[in-house]
Amino acid sequence: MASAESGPAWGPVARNSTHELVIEAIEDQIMAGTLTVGDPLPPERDLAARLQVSRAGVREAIRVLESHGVLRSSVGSGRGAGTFIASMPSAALTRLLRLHVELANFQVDEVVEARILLERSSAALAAQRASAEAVEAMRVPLTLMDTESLDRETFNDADTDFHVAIAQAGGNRLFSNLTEAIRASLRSRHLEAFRKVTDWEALASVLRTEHHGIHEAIREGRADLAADLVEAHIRGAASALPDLTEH
Amino acid sequence: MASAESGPAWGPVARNSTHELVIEAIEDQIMAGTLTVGDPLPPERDLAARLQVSRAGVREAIRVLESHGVLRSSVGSGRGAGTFIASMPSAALTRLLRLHVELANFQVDEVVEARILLERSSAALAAQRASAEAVEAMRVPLTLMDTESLDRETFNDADTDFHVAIAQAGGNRLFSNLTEAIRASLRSRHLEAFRKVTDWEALASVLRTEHHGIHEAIREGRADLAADLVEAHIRGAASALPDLTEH
DNA sequence: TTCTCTTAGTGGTCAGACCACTAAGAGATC
DNA sequence: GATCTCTTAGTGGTCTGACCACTAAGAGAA
Repeated sequence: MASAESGPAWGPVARNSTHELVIEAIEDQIMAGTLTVGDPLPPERDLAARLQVSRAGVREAIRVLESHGVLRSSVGSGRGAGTFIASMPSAALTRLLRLHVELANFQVDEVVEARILLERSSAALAAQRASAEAVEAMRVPLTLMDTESLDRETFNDADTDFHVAIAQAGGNRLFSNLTEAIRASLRSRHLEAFRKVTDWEALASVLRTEHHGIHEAIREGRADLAADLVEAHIRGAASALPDLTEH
Repeated sequence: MASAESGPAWGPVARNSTHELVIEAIEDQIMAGTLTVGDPLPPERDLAARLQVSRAGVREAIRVLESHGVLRSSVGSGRGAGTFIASMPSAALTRLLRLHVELANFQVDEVVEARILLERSSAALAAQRASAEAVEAMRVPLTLMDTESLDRETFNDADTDFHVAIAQAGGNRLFSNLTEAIRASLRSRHLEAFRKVTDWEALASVLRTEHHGIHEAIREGRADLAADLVEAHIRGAASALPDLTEH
């Protein structure tokens, strides 16, 4: 970033390919505020003509931005047809994390530590400012998990829903989106680890109790307690599932 | 996620387009461990033929994964030519954050809060386990910022380098990549806010002092102090730059 | 007024061509 | 035999033009 050298200072000349130029053109409009959420892009053919590139180049750019949750395309004609500025960061974050966890770029431990940071804060925030509806929303997955002899996959997904509900109650959308992405990116590992547990009912019982404790702390507005309980819960689960780091 | 309804249970049938099928095919290989970092993909034409799709569809998929930092393509022939599995999450994270901050999907405050969480932990980790070289690496941007009458852009970039160096010293790659992405995604806002500051030298002086304090705490292994100093530093800077949330 | 059907416009997909670049290998030269 | 030069094959990069599938608007009939 910072260059302290003296001399010619040959700045890197952005050697961009066609589709990157198109991406830049679209990003520039977004950065300038000319395009905001919901606005339509010109039809692919028009955009290609205006930018003097082929339609294929435009499509590659659209695909990239689409995968980042920034664009949304629909076929057809009239009202809802065409490509629009969207904002769905969650799926993009999930794919990014999942792939890079798999490529061992991020260790599972590292991701779990990030999860603890985020969910501690979210729990504390939720305790401070969660609305009654938000607290009620947490109760749905909570009671689902109380179901007798629930299969492990459904339990895991309800578990995820509970933690995501807390993050959403906290109000910080970056926190909640990251929380969701982390859970989703570790889902297959979680399921596998759950499957390998011998005394499942014992583990489920512990998790249930801890969940109710967290919920109660949030309901009563005890921020520090909620944060500590969440951390203990995550660390406990991680150590009860040693297979988490394998695959 | 969790569905408690009974009845037909119409599972969502992944209605995928061609390029998504190709993405899945590649992702599956990665998830299965058949493809790991450094491995080559078949040539685009071969892959298209094997998957029974057009080359355009394959290219769109490659472009998406490339933008996620998972693939890397080079033209030519022989050794280094072709498309390879890579792992460069940083640029992808940055683009993702930058765009979604711009689209007001994430508020600047929310991002700053995330930054505080991450950098608190990184500073504490760095204080506990940073190597001598890592501590030395922080010193480079630190001394650069001590330069008299440094222009604000260079100062900002050195500032970024310093904080990223701390995050890297902490050892958690998810933390450091997120830290880098957050700084990069807010860069233009930072520069604009810096430009609007009237008494620049006064602000720079405060930042310099705080940076040295943080560096010293890390060097001396005082984890809690380092974390607190970092948080105070970020909050102080944010309140000294009220224009940060505008654009 | 209501319904039905055509039609234009959109993204989705494909086939085929050519270009730019790179490294390996054939060949010439010393 | 060693070295250099040039051809060549294989790769991604780009473009063109075509056709398909789908949708809503609009023309036309009832």
